[in-house]
Amino acid sequence: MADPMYRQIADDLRRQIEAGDLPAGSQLPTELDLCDEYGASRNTVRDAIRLLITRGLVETRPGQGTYVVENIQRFVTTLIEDPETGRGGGEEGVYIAQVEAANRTPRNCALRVEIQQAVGDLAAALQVEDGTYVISRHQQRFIDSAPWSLQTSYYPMSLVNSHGATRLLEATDIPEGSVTYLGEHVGIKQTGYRDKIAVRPPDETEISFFSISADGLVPVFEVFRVGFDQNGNPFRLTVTVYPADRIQFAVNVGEVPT
Amino acid sequence: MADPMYRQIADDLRRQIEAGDLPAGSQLPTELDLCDEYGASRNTVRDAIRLLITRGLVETRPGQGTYVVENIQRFVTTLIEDPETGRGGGEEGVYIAQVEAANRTPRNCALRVEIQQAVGDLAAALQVEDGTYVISRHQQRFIDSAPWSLQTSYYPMSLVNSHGATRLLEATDIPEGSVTYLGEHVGIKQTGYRDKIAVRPPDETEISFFSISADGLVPVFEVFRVGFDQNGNPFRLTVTVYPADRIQFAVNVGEVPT
DNA sequence: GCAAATTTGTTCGTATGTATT
DNA sequence: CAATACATACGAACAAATTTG
Repeated sequence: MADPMYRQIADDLRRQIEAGDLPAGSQLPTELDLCDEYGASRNTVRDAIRLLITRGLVETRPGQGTYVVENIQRFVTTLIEDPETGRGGGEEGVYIAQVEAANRTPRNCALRVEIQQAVGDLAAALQVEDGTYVISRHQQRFIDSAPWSLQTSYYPMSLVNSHGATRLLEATDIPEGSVTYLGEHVGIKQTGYRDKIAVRPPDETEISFFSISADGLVPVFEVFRVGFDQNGNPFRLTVTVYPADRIQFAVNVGEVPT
Repeated sequence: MADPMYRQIADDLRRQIEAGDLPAGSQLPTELDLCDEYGASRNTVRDAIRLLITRGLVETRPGQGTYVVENIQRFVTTLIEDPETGRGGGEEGVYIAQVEAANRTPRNCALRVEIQQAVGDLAAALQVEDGTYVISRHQQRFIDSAPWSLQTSYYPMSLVNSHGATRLLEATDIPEGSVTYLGEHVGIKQTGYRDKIAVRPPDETEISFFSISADGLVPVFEVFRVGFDQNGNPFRLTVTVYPADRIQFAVNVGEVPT
């Protein structure tokens, strides 16, 4: 007995999918049919199917059946749009330009602005004391009315108190982008930034917003962007979360043809 | 009856974990204890635990019990080491420097060099006809004897036939890095590259090499790097796969303090 | 629109195998 | 070897979602 039976069944089905005997979009035999075919109980067949689900090969639709997943065309987000200016992708202006270029219509939901106390990683990223007040600006983004990303930017309150960046407190879009606003009106110029990209299982909010599997099988990308000003101090942390099954990141360095 | 029972049990346990009642590394009650506690059958309790596993909160050890996972310290790989030179992280020389800087010891396994025909995405990335022969150089990488990444680089055969880059065919390391070798001895200089980063479930080879859950619950990062020469033509495609639970990518743009 | 049939989802009980202590 | 704990597998029943007649 090398492999358990549910794994043998899963392997056999996987082979059929990869060989094209079960093409993308086609329906698998029903669970009861598979029971007959492999001489296994329904629970064992379901274990096999669950394995295929976690590997992203099939999906089940209650009342309908089990289907081979279609290949999702992953949308590409460029983290560095222009190596010359170093302007980052994912920010407001560039974000909209990218999306429209692909004949898609972006939409931003209402901003939610809050003031909270920075603790832990957030305080560390902004290099402020634990408990320092920060402004959080949270936004839901859609493409073609499909949920796309959850983004929250954090700014130290000192930008308002000491530098007069009062527009950060208003719950309205900053059309030119907050980085441009801070640079032109407040004298805080972003001279560099650092992105960190990780993957983790989704939480309840993300499962609900992105309409991904409630079993947490689809991970999410989490992009931390810390912006640094002309003095080398961090002045902004932006955390953006994307569903990992429908996105791809690109980084262009040097001369890259389009 | 809003939620099914196994989900209620999972939610309750998740709450205990997040509240710190079940700290990282601690053991959960055994399945039979949980059956008593919640008045559910063992199968239902196991369904609840499976949900926590897929969300990365707990892990089971046969014969021992179920434990709250320790937070993994994710190792950071920088995709752009130096914005001035634009030299990319993840390549041979830079890779070793990064690893040693963190007091870890890198190790490369024996190279495997093959000649194969490019089809589909591979041919498209290198901009060659389907069926063109390419050189593939495959390597397994370790850190502190722990599996770290699987990397395969593809080069068009024309680099050997027309440009005399014969060392690409030898199954030995190119210590200065193949990009440097091609630049200095063959006259193909890399003037830019494009990385694309995606996440997907692991295949059998990756599950075995990285020793990740056989259920495919831990996704893998897949980084495609296409290098372009001074004429804007692609001359190399490198595909690197990392386990997503122990890595994080960084991209530095502009002036970024260390 | 409704009822029946089909298909997957949830839950129980039970038994046996395998890994660890 | 024995005890403990998780892994696999079977059978059964009912619920919920969807399609079909």
